[in-house]
Amino acid sequence: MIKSITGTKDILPADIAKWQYLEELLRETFRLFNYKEIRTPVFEETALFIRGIGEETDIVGKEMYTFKDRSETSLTLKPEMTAPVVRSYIEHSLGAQQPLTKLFYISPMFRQERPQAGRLRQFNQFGAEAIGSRSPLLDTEMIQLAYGILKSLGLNNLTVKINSLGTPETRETYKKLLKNYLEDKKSLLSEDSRRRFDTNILRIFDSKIESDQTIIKDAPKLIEHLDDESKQDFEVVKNQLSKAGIPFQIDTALVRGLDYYTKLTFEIDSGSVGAQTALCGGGRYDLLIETLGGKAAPATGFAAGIERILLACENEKSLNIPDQSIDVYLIRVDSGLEDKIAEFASVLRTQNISCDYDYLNRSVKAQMREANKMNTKYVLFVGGDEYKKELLKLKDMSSGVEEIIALSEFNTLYAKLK
RNA sequence: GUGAGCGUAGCUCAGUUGGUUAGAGCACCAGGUUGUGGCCCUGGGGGUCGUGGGUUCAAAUCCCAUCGCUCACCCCA
Repeated sequence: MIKSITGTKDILPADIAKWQYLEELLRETFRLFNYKEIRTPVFEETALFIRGIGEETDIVGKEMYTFKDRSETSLTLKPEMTAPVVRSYIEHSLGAQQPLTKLFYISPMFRQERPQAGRLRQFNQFGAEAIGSRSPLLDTEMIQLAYGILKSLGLNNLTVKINSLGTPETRETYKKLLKNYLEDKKSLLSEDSRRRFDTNILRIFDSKIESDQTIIKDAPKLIEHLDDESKQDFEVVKNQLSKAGIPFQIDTALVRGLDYYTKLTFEIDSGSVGAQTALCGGGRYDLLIETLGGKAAPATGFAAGIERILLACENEKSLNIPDQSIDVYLIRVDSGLEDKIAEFASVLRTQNISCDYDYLNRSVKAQMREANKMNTKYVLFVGGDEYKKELLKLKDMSSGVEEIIALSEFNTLYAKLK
């Protein structure tokens, strides 16, 4: 038997209702905040991600689905959406048409990792990007958007974490400071952290190894060495979040594994998904547009994992979405009326009444069981003595009440069945 | 890439120290005096016990290999 690829999942009809519910909620929320949807191809030139995300990141280093097409171009299935959105923004000069561009997306992403709870190789993210303003109000807006959506889904076990990485300049001077501090302790660090010492020193804060943590505990904190602008912006975000009633904590270790972040970074964690707690992450990336060859523009954004969110909803039992059912099921009381039933069904459908009937020549009892199983509101009996007298019988499935309808008054059904 | 656990019916699982035609519940199908559902009752279909090899008179059960799934590490959504 051919099975789906490791780390990929079918979304079956039984589960589709909550996906559609979530997608509707997203479109409505983004409309309220005036974000326009963008859709980009699933694959891009590999160079886009290497330059955008950063060569030293785990994503680029070991997680990308990269392959060559027949013309030997190296392509990569998108592992995240910010780089493609920025590529599109630059390619189509979206910034020339308006000074601020607010975009959202819902799209599959691909990363070749070992699957576990809340982690797949093909997974879906939604997210937003606002390009063209350095206002910290937009950073706050990202958190409000994401947090609001999660709360709307009934999620409770949430933690909002924020941090500021400062401007590139302050980050560079801080890195020197940190390097000085760690220089003589370097030999005490773990192998990973020693490697990071040279490649991406900030990530040492991410280390979960205890000995690393004790060393890093007393290191100078980036947040205490911010430039004035970053400091002020961070204050604005904190104030706005408080005013919006969004609880948050400052996490100075929140560095994030993508190179493009500057100033504010944030993450929303859930305690309801297993070891992979991050439902959502984002932050400001004031350098990326220029890095990818566009005219320098400040920007901020976030991405959220749909499977993780739905998993959290599942575990918190926060969503209660009824299955879709049809308005009416047509029941063939005696054989020979198949064509007539099909005709009735098409008439009802043109009237926007959803209906179905039995195609398997089953007994009336079996048809009734079927109707009951699909939780239909009404059944319409076609056949028997009534039909000979040009009458139909309509039954309300929840009350069990039946009524007779004259064939000549078939159109009175339309209002009744809706 | 590393580690641990698990693969028996569509699903959730039983299966005793290896021993007859491998079971249950749910789901599915058909009936319960031929025109109606939910509850209940009766019956039925469905399994090369993940796959391949080995040990044995005999393997779902023991051994080896292999594939897959799950969870965790790493990192991230």
